[in-house]
Amino acid sequence: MRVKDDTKVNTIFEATTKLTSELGLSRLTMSSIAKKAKMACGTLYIYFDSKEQLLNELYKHLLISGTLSLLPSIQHLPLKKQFFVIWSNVLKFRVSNSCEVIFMHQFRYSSFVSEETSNLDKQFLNFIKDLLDQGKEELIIKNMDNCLLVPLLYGYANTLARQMAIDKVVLTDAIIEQSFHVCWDAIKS
Amino acid sequence: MRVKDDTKVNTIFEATTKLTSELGLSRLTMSSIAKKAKMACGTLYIYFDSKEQLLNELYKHLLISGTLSLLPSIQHLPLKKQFFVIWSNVLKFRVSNSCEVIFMHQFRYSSFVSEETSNLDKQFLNFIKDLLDQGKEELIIKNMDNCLLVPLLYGYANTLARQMAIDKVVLTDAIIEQSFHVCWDAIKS
Amino acid sequence: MRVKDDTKVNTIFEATTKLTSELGLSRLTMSSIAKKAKMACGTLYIYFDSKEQLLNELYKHLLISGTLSLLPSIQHLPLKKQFFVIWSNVLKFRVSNSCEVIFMHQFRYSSFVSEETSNLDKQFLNFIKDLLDQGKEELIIKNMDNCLLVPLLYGYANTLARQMAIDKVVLTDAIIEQSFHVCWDAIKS
Amino acid sequence: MRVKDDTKVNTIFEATTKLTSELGLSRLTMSSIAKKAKMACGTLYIYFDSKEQLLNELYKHLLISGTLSLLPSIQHLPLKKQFFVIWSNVLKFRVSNSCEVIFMHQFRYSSFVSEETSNLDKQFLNFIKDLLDQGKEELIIKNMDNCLLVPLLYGYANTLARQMAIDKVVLTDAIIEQSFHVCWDAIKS
DNA sequence: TATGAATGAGCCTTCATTCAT
DNA sequence: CATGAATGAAGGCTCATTCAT
Repeated sequence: MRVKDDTKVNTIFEATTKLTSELGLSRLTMSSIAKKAKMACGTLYIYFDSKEQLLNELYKHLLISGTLSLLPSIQHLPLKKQFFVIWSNVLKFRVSNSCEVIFMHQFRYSSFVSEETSNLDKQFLNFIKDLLDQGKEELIIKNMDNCLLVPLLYGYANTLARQMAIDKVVLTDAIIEQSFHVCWDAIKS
Repeated sequence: MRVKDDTKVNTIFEATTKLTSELGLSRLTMSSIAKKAKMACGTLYIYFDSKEQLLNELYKHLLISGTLSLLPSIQHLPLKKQFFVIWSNVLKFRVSNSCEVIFMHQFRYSSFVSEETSNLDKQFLNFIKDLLDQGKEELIIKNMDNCLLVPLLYGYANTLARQMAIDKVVLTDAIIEQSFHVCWDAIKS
Repeated sequence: MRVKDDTKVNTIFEATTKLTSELGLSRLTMSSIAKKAKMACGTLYIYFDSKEQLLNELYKHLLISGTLSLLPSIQHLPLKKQFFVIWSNVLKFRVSNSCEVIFMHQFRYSSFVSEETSNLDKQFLNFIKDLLDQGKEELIIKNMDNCLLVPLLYGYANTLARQMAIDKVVLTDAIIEQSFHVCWDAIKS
Repeated sequence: MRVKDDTKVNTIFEATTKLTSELGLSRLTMSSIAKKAKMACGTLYIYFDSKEQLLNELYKHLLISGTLSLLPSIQHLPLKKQFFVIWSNVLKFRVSNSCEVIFMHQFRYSSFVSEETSNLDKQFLNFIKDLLDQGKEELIIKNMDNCLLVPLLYGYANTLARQMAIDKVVLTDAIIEQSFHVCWDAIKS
């Protein structure tokens, strides 16, 4: 991906997420993206090597801007607070970016996912794992294998956000708090 | 006259699940299924009208045999016990049928899902919702909107089972109990 | 074509003409014929070697029973009378056998027509040509190359009959006489 | 950028008519057209939405250029003269475009004909009907239902042209005049 | 850099024919 | 004779990618 024109890349990204949420990943074609982005089919190949790369770049972009970017700034907070901030941010981002969430959801289990993207996904999971390990030491979190705890957080967040995107639910503080309450009860010691 | 062979549908189903878990749904072609099932391409169309129908029938078959079929038999049990039996069975089925789980996971969010299949999915969800409502009346379950509780159970089960399928984890009673414990803490009042 | 069961051959012929007039020759499949004739697909191949042969046999059967069979008996009549009888019979047969006419029409210009069938068609044309030649000698018919006269008779009969089959016109004596009048004026000296 | 080539449609049309006259409509495949036209299979779909559309467009093109286009310019001529001009032009066009005539003939009774094409066909027939009606008022044409007169003109023209195409007859003025003479005698009062 | 016409491998599906029963 | 499940070659069409302009 050449960084020749950032606006164009964004236009392509927006067209891709919108189309995916409208038609589904399986009906997403390069020419439909080009059409939606009001450019020629070949132009896409100036910015991306292939369809696979385009989708992976988009996923990475969304993962970083929607999740990973907010992790570093909260490491000084107490553990439960950290979880709450992450939970709250993840939920807020996802609900206010429903097209993006639908894209991420469809992409995550597709055959397009590259090794590299898969690793990026794990970065976030590792951050969560570290947090959980820390919580176990502080005797706050259930002393249980992470592979039993992580799927709960991950699966709940994804499923909840996706459902809310589909149902077009407006995210209130009450929903954030209640859902976090459920989460926390699940993992707390 | 060659008798219409009932095993053939099963052969097709097995070939389909195996191929999906090997290559992914997007690379699953009718001719690859035929090849894997050691029959001609056209034979598939004797048993199914289309690729879409084949996949939907397979999904329905797996959903019923893996989940729905055990629901009626447990309605006399106390609530928590019912949840445990369902949880335990869902997990057991999924872990011992990893190809099937991967297929179900990929299919569920694909563009192949028919209206009818979607409704069958909702049947199971409704059963869970009824159970939750009953629990709320008994003051055992958190008095919270079902749309906050269901995604937890649904998302956790799917994500956990998928992860275990990928990691080829052997399901022990300890894992079943621990994961159920997590679940129950999440939803209990 | 084995002559094992004449009833069956007729059943097959009827199914074929009906289906062709309902769906068109291009949608006529061997299995649809079998289904309509209430027999198995393979049974058709006991009576006919191939689809091509079936259709050619049917065409020949219709051509003979509807046209050629009545030619020999009228050779003693005066020329104009002969033309009238042929015209009248051709028209009557075709109008009261609209499915058959539609089949013949679609088949005649299809790629199924065999050499042999094509020759049979010419037999009828030759009979007409002989009649025309005779008429020219008697100075009754225009002294003109047959290749200019025959297409008129042939084209008019086919087109008229086909149109009447489509419009479901009831054939009256008046129509027979009027159309013959048109024909005769065209070719008479 | 490669400019969308207007000749390409003509190349496709020529390939299609040639192939149809060589192999018949039923053996006409999109890939055979592409091969004959020396382009890729997919290119056909840049210019036409489907095989059906391609064939209908070609038929319409031939009908308009070969028949309909000359109708408006002759309305000031006396009736018999109009008939002669039409007859003469139709014949000339058809004889010098034998592949096209064979295509039109095969296409006209195929299952590809769209509603729209069918209507275009009727336009020409209506023009002829109007001419006949006018002739009846002038007492020049037989006072007879059009559905008896039109099939003669239509059937004769098609059958004659097709036969001449097959026999590769060279069209002389004598043939035009003689065949018109036959026609006129048929319909004149 | 930008365009979009052109490419062609590959997909789903059909259907004439065969063959085991 | 009769059956109809099984076959597999081919057809229409799609779409990621290339390339001439």
